[in-house]
Amino acid sequence: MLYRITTLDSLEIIYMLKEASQYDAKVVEQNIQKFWDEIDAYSRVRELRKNGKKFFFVDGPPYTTGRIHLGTAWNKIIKDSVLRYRSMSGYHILERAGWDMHGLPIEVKVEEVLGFKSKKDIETYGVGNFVAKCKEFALSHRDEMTVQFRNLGIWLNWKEPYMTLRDEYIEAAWWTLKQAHEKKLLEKGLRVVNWCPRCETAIADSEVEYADETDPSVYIKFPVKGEENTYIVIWTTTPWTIPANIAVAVHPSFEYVKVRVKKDGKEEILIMAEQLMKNVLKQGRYKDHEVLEIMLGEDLRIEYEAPLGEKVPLQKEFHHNVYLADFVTAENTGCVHIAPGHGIDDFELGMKNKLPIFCPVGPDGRYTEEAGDYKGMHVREANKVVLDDLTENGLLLASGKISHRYGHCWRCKTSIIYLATEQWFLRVTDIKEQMLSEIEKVKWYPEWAGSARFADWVTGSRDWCISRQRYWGIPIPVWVCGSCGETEVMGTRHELEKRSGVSKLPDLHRPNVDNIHIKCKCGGQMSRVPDVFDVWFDSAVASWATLNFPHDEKALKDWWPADFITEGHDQTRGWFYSQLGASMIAFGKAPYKSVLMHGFTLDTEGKKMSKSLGNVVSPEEVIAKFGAESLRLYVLSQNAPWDDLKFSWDEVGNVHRMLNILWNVYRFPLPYMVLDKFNPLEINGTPAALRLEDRWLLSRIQSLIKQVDAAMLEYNLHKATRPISEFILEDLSRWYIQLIRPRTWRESNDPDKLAAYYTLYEVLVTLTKLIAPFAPHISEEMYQNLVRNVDPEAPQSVHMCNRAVPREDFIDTELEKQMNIIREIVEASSNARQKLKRKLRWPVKKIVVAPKKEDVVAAVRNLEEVLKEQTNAKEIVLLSPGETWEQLGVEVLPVHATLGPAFKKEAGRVLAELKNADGKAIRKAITENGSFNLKEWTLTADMVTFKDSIPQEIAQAGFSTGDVYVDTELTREIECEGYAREVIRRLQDMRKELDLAVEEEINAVVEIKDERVLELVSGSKDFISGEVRAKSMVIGSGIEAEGDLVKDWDVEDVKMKMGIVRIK
RNA sequence: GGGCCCGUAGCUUAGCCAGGUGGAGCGCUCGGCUGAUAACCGAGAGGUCUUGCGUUCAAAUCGCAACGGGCCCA
Repeated sequence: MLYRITTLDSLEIIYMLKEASQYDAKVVEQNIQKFWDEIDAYSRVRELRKNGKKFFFVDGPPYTTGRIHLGTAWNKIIKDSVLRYRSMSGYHILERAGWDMHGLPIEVKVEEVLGFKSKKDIETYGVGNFVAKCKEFALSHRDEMTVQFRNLGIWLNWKEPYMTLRDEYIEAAWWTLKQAHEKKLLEKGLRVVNWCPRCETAIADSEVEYADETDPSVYIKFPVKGEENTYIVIWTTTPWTIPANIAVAVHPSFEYVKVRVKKDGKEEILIMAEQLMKNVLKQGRYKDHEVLEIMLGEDLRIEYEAPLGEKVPLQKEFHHNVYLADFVTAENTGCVHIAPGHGIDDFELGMKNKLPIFCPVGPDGRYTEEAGDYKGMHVREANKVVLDDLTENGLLLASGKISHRYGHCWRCKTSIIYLATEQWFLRVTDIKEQMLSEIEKVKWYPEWAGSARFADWVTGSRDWCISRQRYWGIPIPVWVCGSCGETEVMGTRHELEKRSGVSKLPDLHRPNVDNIHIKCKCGGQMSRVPDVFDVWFDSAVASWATLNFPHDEKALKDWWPADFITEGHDQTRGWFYSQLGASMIAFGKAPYKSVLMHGFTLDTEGKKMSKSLGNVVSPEEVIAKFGAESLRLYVLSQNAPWDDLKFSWDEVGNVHRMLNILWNVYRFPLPYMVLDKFNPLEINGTPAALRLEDRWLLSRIQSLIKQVDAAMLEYNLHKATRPISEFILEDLSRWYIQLIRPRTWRESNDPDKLAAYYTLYEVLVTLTKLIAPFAPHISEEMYQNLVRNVDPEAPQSVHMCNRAVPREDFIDTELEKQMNIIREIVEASSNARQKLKRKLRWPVKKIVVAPKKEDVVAAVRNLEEVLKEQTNAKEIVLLSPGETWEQLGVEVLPVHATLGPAFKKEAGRVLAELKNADGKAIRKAITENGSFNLKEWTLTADMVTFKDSIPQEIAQAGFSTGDVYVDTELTREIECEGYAREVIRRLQDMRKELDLAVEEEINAVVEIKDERVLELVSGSKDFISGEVRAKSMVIGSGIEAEGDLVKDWDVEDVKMKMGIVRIK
């Protein structure tokens, strides 16, 4: 990596700058990553800061599914940049890469590989074998993903990551559950849960994925008891739940009607919400109707018969009544079918009114014995059968289809059902208030992520169902006594071994812990609850599991809680929440002090990237095309972190272009510096010969450092990185490099040139440190050459350096302002030149600056040389603010509306005279007296307006605080120089074509037929020879141009022929 | 249906918190430069600031509503 040259005679290592080739991101990145590995840069950087202030970061663990996507890349890039910045700021950082490795997603993948269809297949295969496969899958995918992250230049502790499948990690989860048990926040209970009938397990709210689905939309009549032909009408999309119907809910303050209707000659009385009657009658195709009675929901006392009592005998034992509920909405019929075993609201209504929680469906999605005739049928097939049965009973009022959002299992995509089952819960609702007050103590970026979004989610959260009836997960460490029902929670492996007498467990997964029994106080035998944890509980304990708590209590004391975490906004309901919940249970406080919530990556249209839409862009594709550095800076600078990022190849390309320019800026001075054997170590202090433009650049970068620091304080990564790009493009490349070109091209080693070297060197080195957190590769590459190649004592890596700190002695805000004005004037003058098509290569006689403000005067005075050079002007004329340039004429414009009425018939003559009048004199008179005399007439101020008239050879352009006039009049001197520069430009072009080195000399012949131009050019022979390094030069008309390269040129319609010869 | 966020030139965006003549980059058109050169620079065209209503002397900016997009929830 180091550019060291070993000289043969001395065998000494000579440290010196080396030239650089063109920017190839892939080469740079691969070399740098290899270099880091070789010197173990990551570990050494952490070691270097071990006495610094502690900064604890917890990596939100990605799920080990195999490939990372753009969003995961963005997430890790933010983390890496923040941590690198903190590290360079002196912080002692603790962070371990994390991996989320348990749970259904992996089980489902492994089931796919093994061709399994149900839990029975797994049981037959053997739980132990299955778990081993899952483990293998998780570990191999972790390895693949690690490589992908490292290719992005992400520095996390990859050697000692925290993994949820490790025993230490499992113990952290166990310990946490024990806390919940001791604080009476763990409970077992009957609850309606989201259930996946394929995976045969409860799934968390957060595991439910909503997607459009077409379902039946049916209106059903429930026969009212004791009233002939009278029915209460309900609506449902899940006919399969009708066999479990227990009640109907109505809204207490809605009005309900009893209405007599007729269809096919038959009369019926229907009950429904008044405002929805029209809809229901239309659905049922009833023609006539007669409202018999209107009453409030709260007055509706009705008992009805089970609609499928014949098929489900158990139903005959229940009473079916109408109950009041606020959740009833004015949609469909206003009467809601209630099956407490199959709906969340239903369940709660059932509990409140002590209704039976009737759930005749088993874990496999098939009806149980309780469902009578339906026993054994899968609910998926039941909809049609139930509807047929209802039709037969004459209870189906209408039947159609509806497309709506419905929940699906997030992994296998099966439609979920709701089942009342026995599950284990964390009573999060009991500690909700404390959670909300903890949220306020956390610093959120942006602020609304906590105060609005997260607080809102926590407010609406329910108790957390943590049990899953699966295999690959952390076993729930709860043992229940078969005799007395007592429960005990094992907090550690040691505790389990001690209580059970079993030792040397191979690991803490199923099935190893399944058949361990514990003796109960009552003498009975305790067995483990067969469930595993919801996988969200795994990552919930990450902040202390990563510290090896409960085994390492000191680490917890030293580091916990986390100083910072950052994840996408989907984690509001996920990791932000699960961590807070678990931490409140375990320690009574939030596990993090600050949270940066970032956005999602979307496609160019602003749509989600998904495989089915085919719009997915992978990080690898981007790296292949532009390199990791471009991707890094793109995601950091494109958006505010919390906004969603619409991916755009063009914009990544722009970032790459910026990096290429940075590289060219870095590369540009190297050949000169190498040639001059420039050694920055030999410069002590600041050179006295600094020009104003040098001081300006040195000041600019200090201001830039301040800007970056201010932005990073608030994790505004976009506001940190954008000014850096702007500095590189505007200040460095487009301005400073252009300013110093003539100086670097100078032969001698004069102080003026050294000052430019010094400035550029100082700024580039500072810049490498400034951009290192965001662009770790290119900065390292530049650093290795600029610093390490000249100073073996310097830190070995740029990432071992201290953060760039602004040097107050370099700051000169006044100069920065003045330079901005000069740049504006230069721009205006090139604008003006363009109007008269005068190339920049041709000097102009003079440039007149007409300022509107005093500070322009100061700027022009101070930076006149810069202005002169950049505008290629022989002279700068500076006027006072408000002064009009005397060479401007004044044109008098008559105001017809006032002249006409004032002079009537004579107006025509007045106008004619005005045309020939002396504008300047008239304006002077008007300004001084308010009127003037023209022949026999007196004209007043309202009769004329004035306009500056610009002479033909003058070009004008404005800037924000003034005007610029460019005098393009050609003189002999200017033509001489103009043509000379045309010739130089073409000879340089030919040198380039011959691929000559900078210092190589040539002989040149220039043939010009035009006598006048020949004479002009001949006068500049010495000047031309010097510029193109010609040892001999012949300029003439009757000569033959010859050499290694001969070319014909057309210079402003003048034919020239040039030949050059390389001098060996 | 609810919560939060976003909507500015063909594209990507700054400005919004703290109201006062909307700035960039890309692309396009025209021009310039030429020892950073498979680069670079300038100019021009391009805007109902999603829409509507309101507050105000004044609204891209503040408020309300609608529409479109995202995340989360029902």
